[in-house]
Amino acid sequence: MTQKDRMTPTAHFAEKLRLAGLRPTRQRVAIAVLLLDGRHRHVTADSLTEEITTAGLHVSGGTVYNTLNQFTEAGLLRRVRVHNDYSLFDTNTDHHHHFYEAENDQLVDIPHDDVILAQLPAAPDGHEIKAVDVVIHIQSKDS
Amino acid sequence: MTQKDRMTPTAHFAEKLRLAGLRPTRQRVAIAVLLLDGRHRHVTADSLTEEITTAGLHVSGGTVYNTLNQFTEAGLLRRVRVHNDYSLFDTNTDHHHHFYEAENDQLVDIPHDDVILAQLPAAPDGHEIKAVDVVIHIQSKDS
DNA sequence: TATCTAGTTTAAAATCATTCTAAAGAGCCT
DNA sequence: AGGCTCTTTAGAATGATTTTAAACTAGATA
Repeated sequence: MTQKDRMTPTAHFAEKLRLAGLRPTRQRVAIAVLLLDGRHRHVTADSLTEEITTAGLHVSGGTVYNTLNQFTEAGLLRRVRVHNDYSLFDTNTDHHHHFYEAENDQLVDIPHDDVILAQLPAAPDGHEIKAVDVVIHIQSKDS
Repeated sequence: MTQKDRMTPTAHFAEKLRLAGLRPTRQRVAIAVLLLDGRHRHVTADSLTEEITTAGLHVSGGTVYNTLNQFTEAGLLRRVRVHNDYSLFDTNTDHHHHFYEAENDQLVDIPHDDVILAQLPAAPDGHEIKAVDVVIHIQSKDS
């Protein structure tokens, strides 16, 4: 039996936040419980706020934005860039890519091995590669 | 000597717009002269407005946005998605990819052949691939 | 346990890119 | 020239996100 097994869910997420350098406040833990449970999904500030409300909780708008940014900064979430209408956050921080269908604003994960980048350019002088994002824009065949 | 050679620059761009299905208004031609001259660069609504002003012209803000959207729709420009602060437009509509340095908000073209996608996933049922965007996020080594 | 302090949260205002509006203007066909 | 439709315009509206300044709290210390 590991330490983790003995912890309450809340304590587990509080610990996770502490390890990420974030003070485990009531609001951050509540959001961690919702987003960092291992399920892979995509959320927006808006959809997350809805979830929080549905859970019978309340977190102010500013804090939802701050928390999403802090989690992303800490590597607990990943920001996906597909348009500039609003930000999307991916709970899957593993290296993977996306399909994006603009018509329905649908974002779909692409399994890791389904994209093979056989060759990448060297980063410009004095720079290093931080991440490689592949977005495959798709549309329904009859549109 | 081709027809194109005999045309004034303005007439040349007016023709280009007509072929793209856009009525060649004074504003659209002015913007085409600035953006569609074959030079490869990245502009924003803001930087374009500045260029227009520098050229001693005036085009209203709404029209700058409309024109950038229409040119993109018509395939004369390409929208590049790297963040969600504001839209970037690429005057190079050929298939190519980008380096993006967040720190200085710098976008740099990657030569066509420097990225090799050896394998792509099939589009989800009933869908087809419209475009593949590869963005390589970079940062300076000492940051 | 009471106290302290830096870090957080809050509601509301501010910001800012982009879109919308309704009226005035301009291609372009006849 | 006349007329019809598409465009442009300035300004208002929108909407996601950030900022503000005051109230609050986690966690360390006494």
